[in-house]
Amino acid sequence: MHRYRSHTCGALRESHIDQTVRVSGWCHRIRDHGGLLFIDLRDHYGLTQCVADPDSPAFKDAEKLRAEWVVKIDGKVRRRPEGTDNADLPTGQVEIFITEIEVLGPAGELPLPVFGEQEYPEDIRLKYRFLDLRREKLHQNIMTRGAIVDSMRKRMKEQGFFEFQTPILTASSPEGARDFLVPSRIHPGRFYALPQAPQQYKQLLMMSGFDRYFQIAPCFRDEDPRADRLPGEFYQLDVEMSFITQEDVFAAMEPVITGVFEEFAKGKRVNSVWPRIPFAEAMQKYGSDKPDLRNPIEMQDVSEHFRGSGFKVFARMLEEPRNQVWAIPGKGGGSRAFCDRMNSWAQGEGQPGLGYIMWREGNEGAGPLANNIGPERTEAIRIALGLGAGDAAFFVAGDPAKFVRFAGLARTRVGEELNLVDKEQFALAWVVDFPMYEYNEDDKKVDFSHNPFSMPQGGMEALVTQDPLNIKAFQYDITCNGFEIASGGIRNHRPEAMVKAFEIAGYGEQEVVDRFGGMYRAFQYGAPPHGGMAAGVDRIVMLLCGTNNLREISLFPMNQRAEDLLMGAPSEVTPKQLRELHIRLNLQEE
RNA sequence: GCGGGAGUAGCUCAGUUGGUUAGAGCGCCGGCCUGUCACGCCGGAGGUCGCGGGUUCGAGCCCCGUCUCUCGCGCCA
Repeated sequence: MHRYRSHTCGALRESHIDQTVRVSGWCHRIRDHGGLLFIDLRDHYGLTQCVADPDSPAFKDAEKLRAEWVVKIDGKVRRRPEGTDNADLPTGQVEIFITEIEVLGPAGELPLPVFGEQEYPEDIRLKYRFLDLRREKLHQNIMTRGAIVDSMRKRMKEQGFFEFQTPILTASSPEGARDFLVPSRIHPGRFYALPQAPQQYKQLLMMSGFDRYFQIAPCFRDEDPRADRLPGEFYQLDVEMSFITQEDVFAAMEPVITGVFEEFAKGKRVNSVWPRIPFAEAMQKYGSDKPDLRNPIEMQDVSEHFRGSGFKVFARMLEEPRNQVWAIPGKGGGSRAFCDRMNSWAQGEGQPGLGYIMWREGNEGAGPLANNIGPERTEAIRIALGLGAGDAAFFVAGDPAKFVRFAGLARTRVGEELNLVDKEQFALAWVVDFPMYEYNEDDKKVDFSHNPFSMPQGGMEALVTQDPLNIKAFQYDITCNGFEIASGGIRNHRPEAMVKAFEIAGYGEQEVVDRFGGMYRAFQYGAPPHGGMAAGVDRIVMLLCGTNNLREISLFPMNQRAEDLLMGAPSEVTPKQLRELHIRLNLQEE
């Protein structure tokens, strides 16, 4: 017999009855009836009920056990008495009659119960992550995560991609996110940086002729987190291909992502035909560059219906040419109570309010706006939005650049409140044609709006002849249920175009050489046209696990202040370590 | 860096208008219990009400500050 177990806690069935077995695991739940004692013994594989009564030589030992003690149990498998089967357990037809118990690892009183589905404070969960990870939901999520990554690898390889490992210690670049720095011992005063993404490496691999690259790549960014953005580090399914157009990237990646979603969707629908939504259209219709397409609401510019109307607030605003009025149609929202609720929600969001029109029986418009603009305009709006009796529309007015964010929130809110969002699906889509540049109001200059390595649509000619703010890039995202789950582009592989692109954003050629020297050099010696994308592994797992927080799918996440409460990172280091790294601390006094 | 929410027993929470000795469930300790699977019953221990200051005859509750957790904004080209 093996030292610790002959079977796992998920293995025993009726066919094992009368066998002498040995199992090891955690005491999940103990039910002590005095003359009869049950232990639900748990391991990674399942739960097995073990029983002792005073006839068992181990009865006295069994009475001493507590929750989460690790024990080895010897015993005999027997059928459960008539009527006491547990249909919820695969092992529920049998139990082990205990003959011997060995305590392998006792446990103190638990700061975090393993049993049950209750929610617990984040700091305790992180400090005692090993207990949290024993809990069923989180344990399952972690296993799902592994299976999803396996599936991604398999599907990428089937598409002819090969996995490469790029360096973790690399060079810092001042643009983009804040870098994590690693001081050099050999070179005083110099630092490595952890990669924000293997962007330059994967492009260099294309110039090295490897043709189809992928990697489940760790990425590091020293930026403050969000619920859908982990602090510090995260994983990407990083992809790059040579001799391709945007269409080829789409054709390669759609089946991979769709396939992964279908495999793990647990019955939710997944669309295999992906809409392609231009960035500008996404902003106008959905108020977001990562629209949740489960929500059927599409906003419309209804400025014409308010221009010169009796609703002076909007009419006056529209005298400024860049201002617009957008409508958010709300099917079934035509009640005073709902419209008032939306209005006070908007005020809570810092807005002056949220104008609305309701349509009553006979498609008669109601509410202050309707009264002010009159029946003809009200009817025109109703027809434009395709609404009818019992529906409502909400209106946002001003400079779209300023209100678009709020309009998107309001669209989401209306959809959620009116139950228009179909939760039983994953709605995947491409968002395409991102602008190459945007105007930075603070610095009064033109910035890259996304990836500076993207190919501008129209190439060098567009860079030279067009207003930079009108140039679109071969730059695209994948959106799913309101999350950006991937981002990519066709790269700018011509050195002169790259220099020009950076020049527009205010960088001289020497700066480009200094900061992206390796890539700039590679561009001089035969660079193939190439492009790719990177998908957020963590976000995809999060969606497929049905949670909305990345900590629920991560083994040992850091807290919001980027601390690992279990390992105690970041930590102070010894003076000797600092000396070797030529570092002297200069901390602010308390 | 800024804003919202939270912080009361080991854990989850309640705590009225500022007023007696701050409560419940789970867990823990002790007792009873031979078919439970959230076992049941009886009893017990367990509190710096995050911390500091203030107002008040009196503060878990009101005010100021501060810390922690979290959500969001900034940030993430």
